[in-house]
Amino acid sequence: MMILTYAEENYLKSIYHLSEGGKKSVSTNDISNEMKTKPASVSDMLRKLGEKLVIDYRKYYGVNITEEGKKMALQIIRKHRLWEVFLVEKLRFSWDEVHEVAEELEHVKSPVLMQRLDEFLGHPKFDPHGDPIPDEFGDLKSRPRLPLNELEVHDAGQIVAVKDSSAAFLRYLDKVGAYIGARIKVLDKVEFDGSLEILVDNKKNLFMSKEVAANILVLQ
Amino acid sequence: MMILTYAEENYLKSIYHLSEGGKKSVSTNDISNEMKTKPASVSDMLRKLGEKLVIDYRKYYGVNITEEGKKMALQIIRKHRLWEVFLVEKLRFSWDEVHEVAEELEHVKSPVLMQRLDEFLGHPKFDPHGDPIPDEFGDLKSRPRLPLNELEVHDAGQIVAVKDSSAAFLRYLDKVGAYIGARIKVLDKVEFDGSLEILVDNKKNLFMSKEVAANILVLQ
DNA sequence: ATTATTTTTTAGAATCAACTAAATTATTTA
DNA sequence: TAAATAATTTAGTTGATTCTAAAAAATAAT
Repeated sequence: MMILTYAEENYLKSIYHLSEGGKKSVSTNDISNEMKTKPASVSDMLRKLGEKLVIDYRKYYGVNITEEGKKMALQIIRKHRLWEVFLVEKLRFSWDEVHEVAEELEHVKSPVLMQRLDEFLGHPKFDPHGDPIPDEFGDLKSRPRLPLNELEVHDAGQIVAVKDSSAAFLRYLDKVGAYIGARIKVLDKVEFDGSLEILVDNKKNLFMSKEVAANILVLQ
Repeated sequence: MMILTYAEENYLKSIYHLSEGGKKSVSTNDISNEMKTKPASVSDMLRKLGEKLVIDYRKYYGVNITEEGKKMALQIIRKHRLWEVFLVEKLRFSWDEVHEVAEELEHVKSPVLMQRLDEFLGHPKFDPHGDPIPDEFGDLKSRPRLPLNELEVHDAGQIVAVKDSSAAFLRYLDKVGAYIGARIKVLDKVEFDGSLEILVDNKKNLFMSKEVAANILVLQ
């Protein structure tokens, strides 16, 4: 299996994330935005990743990730998410602090390390943000989940993930007492702006805008 | 505080280790041997480290590490050794597997990470090889050296000196594969005569009398 | 005290990953 | 459909880290 450099791994991961859902090619500009590098730098990297056969690259028409590339991306994501679990569960990081550190740890290359860490953590299936952790073969458990704003009044569920996992948003959730695993119930929905009143863990009332609710994924 | 690159950190660490003990300057060739890079590459790196004020570099006369450099080296060593403790104690690595992985982990830059890891591990003072772990200020506990025969079963240490340095005794040590710097571990102790079974460098089993052991000083 | 040897540095090149500026291709608009 | 705009690529540069080959300085030997 081809070895990727640190930078190549980061690009591949971005391309994988941008590919999720839609089957359309990912554009140079999309990658440039995601990676915060210039389009010219992206073009260069795409050529390299194409040569290493982890993406299918047609000049001017964007890229598609190959099966081999998908496998490798999932292994990097697996490492990232396992480290996040470690940081939150063992080192008492709050879930908005872990991303940057995991971003570095995910590049440490030692298969046995991840095997042992996985074991140490008890083979977790989801990371602290509720995202699934691929197993060693790249397979991942999926939970049917829908945005909180799509729930009706009286509907109940459990927060399992967030769409926008920016530190600012995670801090906001933390502040208001919402977290992955919290049991919630929709008490009221304002027709005018789509804002919600929800009950968290059967004890705390909380108002949130439609925009915030759309970023929270729940398991009903 | 000046930020060092990955490679600069590794060079600084090597220079620190080569400086230990002796007060003499460290030569370009010494560093070249230690780092497995060519002397020409070392010269270039020394210029950079000199500019960053972590070493005192006089062309053709080798280098001395500065106070600032020593501080930084000790923080890298602290990270390396804390990770080694983690790998051995929590992930069940054997002590000969940990070095390479720790070599990568030591470069992850997050002060809070090391603080929390240190706490999680219970503020260990020594790594699995018996080397002291610098605290956050760079201070390290030194262990008094003691005769090998005073160690208990399962105790580990490093041979640092001999009491009797007669040629005959040194020849004997050489023959059995023990030497200054060798890592040893006491596997068994015979009560009757005080003789020992020890493991040398994690690979060679060795029987020795109490008299011989009493002549070997170890650092625990 | 010269000469020979060893050590160290300089000069120039390669690779990786970023950049800017300019050129090229694709897409949109009039 | 031709011109304008947007997206993308190419060419050339920079900085970091390595290398080889050659020059220079320090040290050892005759």
